[in-house]
Amino acid sequence: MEIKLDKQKVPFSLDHTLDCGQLFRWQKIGDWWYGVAADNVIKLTQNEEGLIFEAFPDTPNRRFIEGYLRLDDDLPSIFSKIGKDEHIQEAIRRFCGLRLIRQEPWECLISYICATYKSIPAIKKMVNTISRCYGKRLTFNCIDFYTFPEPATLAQLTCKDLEGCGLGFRAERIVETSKRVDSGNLSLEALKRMDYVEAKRELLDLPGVGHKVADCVLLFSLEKLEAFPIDVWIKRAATNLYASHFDSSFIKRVSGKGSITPKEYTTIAQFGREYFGNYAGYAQEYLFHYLRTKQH
DNA sequence: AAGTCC
DNA sequence: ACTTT
Repeated sequence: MEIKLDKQKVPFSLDHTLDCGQLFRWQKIGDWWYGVAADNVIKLTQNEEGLIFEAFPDTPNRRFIEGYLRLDDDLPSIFSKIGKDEHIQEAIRRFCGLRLIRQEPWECLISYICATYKSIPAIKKMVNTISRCYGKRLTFNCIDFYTFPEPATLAQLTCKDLEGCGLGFRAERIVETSKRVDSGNLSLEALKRMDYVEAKRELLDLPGVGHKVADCVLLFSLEKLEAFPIDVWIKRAATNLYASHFDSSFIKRVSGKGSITPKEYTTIAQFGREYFGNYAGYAQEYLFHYLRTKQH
C-alpha cells in the first residue's frame, strides 16, 4: 500500500525518524525498514513519491501508519515555533523530516525503564531479548519477528526469569510495574486523557520511573508534546549551548556531575517548555539527535 | 551511557 | 550503588 507525500507540506524522513533513538526494535534490511507495531510486522520504505508499506498478518492499515508516523503533525508550523536560535535551526536543517513516533504506551514504558543508565545499543538488546523470550513469533519474509509481551505475561515472571535477559536491577522494576499495569492499578490509556502534570504524577509512582523516563513516555506515547526529557545530551545542550539562560552557579554545579537532582531536572525542563513552547518535545528530539550524531 | 533508588 | 556492552 502507498501513502503519497507532498514534500513541501509534509516533510518526512523515514531514515531519520526510525534511526533517532526513540525506537529500539526497528531494523533496516536493504532498502526496507522492518518493525513490529500493533501485533503486526510492518515493512516500510520511502521513495520520491512517498511511502510504501506492507503488514503481516493483518492487511495494511493506512490510518494506522499515518498515525504511528505522526504524519498529522504540521512540521513546518512546528519548526516556525521551536526554531528560536541557530542551534536548533541547524538541527532542523540537518534532520528535517524527523518525526516523533506515536508509540504504544506499554512497550514505551518498559523500554524506557530499561534505558536507565544504558546506551542505545544496550537498550535495543534488552528490549529485543524480552520480546524474543516472551512475545509471540511472527515469521515474515523468512525472518522471525516478535510482538512485545502483554503486561499479564511480564507480571507473572519472577525477577530471576527477567535477569536472564540481561536486565540487572531493572528486572525487579519491570516485574513490579507490569503487576501495577496488569492489575488495572494504573491505566495507561487513562493517562492520555489527563493533562501533562497529572499524568506525570501517576507515572512517577511506578518503580523504575523517574522524571526522565516519565517524560519520555509522556512525549513518545501519551500525546504530551510539551514534555522535555532531560538526558545527558540535553543536559549538555543546556549547559553548553543555552548556558546564558541559567545562573552561572547553576551551570557550574550541574555541568560538573553525571546525574542531576529532581530539582535541577525541573529547572532545565521548565526552561525547555518556556523557551521552545508547546512543541518543546520536538525541539528536544531534534537537539538530542543532532548532538548525539555530532560525535562520530 | 536516553537515571533511579536508598 | 547499581550492571553491561
